[in-house]
Amino acid sequence: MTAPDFERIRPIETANRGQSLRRQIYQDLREKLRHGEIGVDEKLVDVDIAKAAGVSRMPVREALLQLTIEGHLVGTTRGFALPNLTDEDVANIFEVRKLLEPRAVANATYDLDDAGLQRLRAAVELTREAVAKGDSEALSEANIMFRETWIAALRNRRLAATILRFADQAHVVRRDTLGKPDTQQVVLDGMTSLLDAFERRDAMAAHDRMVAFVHEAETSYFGGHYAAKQDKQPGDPSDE
Amino acid sequence: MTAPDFERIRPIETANRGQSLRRQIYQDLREKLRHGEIGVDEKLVDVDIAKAAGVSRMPVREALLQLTIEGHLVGTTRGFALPNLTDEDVANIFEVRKLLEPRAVANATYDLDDAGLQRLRAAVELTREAVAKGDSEALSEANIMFRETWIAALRNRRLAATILRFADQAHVVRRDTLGKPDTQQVVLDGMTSLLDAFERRDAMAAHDRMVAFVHEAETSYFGGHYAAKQDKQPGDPSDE
DNA sequence: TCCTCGAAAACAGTATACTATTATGTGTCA
DNA sequence: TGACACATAATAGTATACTGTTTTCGAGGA
Repeated sequence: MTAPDFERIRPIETANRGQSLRRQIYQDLREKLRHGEIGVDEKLVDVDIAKAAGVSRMPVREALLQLTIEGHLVGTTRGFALPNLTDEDVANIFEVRKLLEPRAVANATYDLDDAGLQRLRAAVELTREAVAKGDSEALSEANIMFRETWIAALRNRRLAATILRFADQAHVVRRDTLGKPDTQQVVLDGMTSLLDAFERRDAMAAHDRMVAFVHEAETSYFGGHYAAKQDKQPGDPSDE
Repeated sequence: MTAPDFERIRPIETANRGQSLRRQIYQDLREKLRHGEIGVDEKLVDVDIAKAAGVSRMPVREALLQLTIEGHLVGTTRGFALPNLTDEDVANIFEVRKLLEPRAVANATYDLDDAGLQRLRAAVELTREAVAKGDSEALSEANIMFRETWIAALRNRRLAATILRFADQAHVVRRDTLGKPDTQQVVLDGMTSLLDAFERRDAMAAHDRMVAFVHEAETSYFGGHYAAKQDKQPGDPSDE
């Protein structure tokens, strides 16, 4: 186990905007998870995070529990950590994404406003630059920016929250696939064609291109990937 | 506000099977919610439930938070309560259900074993009797039994958990629709045709019949239902 | 009667302290 | 050297106590 990097947990400023400590800790950790700042061999312990943030255990514990309920962490007897997803887990996540994201992106072509469209263009531009440089870090960031933008536009907030949950759970997929140059080009092409559909507000085109996009991500992941199966994780607590 | 009926919160037996108190409280409340035993005007307060169960506030509080994160409750400044779903909320829930359930039930035709099939038959039989007597209470129970059975069979546990979450959130739908005799017959017909698809292990038939089934539930709800829109609820905490 | 203000109650949120469990290391014996 | 028992530490889980905020309710005045 790598020692957690407490430097990265920022202390809670006293002049918080009325938000609960739990929520602040939650959002901080959620952001770190989304950007891959938590290593797979890192363990998250409430007392350590609490000390770094200058608060007590309880709000931290509740934030960690929330992340566990949402599937972003698993709780063990010795701290919380990233789930060790088996191939079956990843396949299950992809199955749900394939059901939700095509329809959602089609809806988003109606729901997105001009500012959002502008952000999508910027994200694609950043992606183009990242691919040109082979910078998988920047590619990942641009990828997240693109996804967050169209999902944020969705009027159906339940659908949006569910998609974000599942898409972020597949962090191993991003880590394992965004490094390869050929995959990078596929990602760029996919985002470009999605942007085109958004520009034309063509819902069905967006739908079909998202079907292809998610499918390519899945085959890319399972393509050169025949690692030994890990042991099954303890189940999601919400799954009684 | 109706005074909560503490009689219904059963004390935690000392010889529990190693499960955490949080989980026991959670499952108890989850079951009550699923079977409609919590009234819309009832407020759930941690100290009260804790006193009834003979435990401290914390495990109860964490169970209530989990139910809130999952969308089954909303937290207010004065206790937790059922969410007051607007028509838009219900429409959003139906949109997600329409995306997930047809595919899921198709998968279930493969995943279900003989014992499960037997339970489906029993549920349909109970439904038939309930409709004959016009007993909407028994109809609701049979309905839940049917749904729980095929969902429990799903190999994709993430998909199963997500469907259960959304289906159970629509408790207002059940309450508002299962009373009408014509709706009761529609429910019975839908379950019968789904059972038929399961008997023949016909995945596509199950898919198409679930499409029709969910669609009928939606139109039935919005049919005679033009109540005034309620105020918007505070958002789901998981929705940053 | 109705409105305003203030006090008190009810509740969520947070802090601290205690307990139970489990992994880990350490020593002893075969 | 290896296996097994035992002690120790690390950490989740639970209990209790404190704090801050919002609602409720009642008193006093217009």
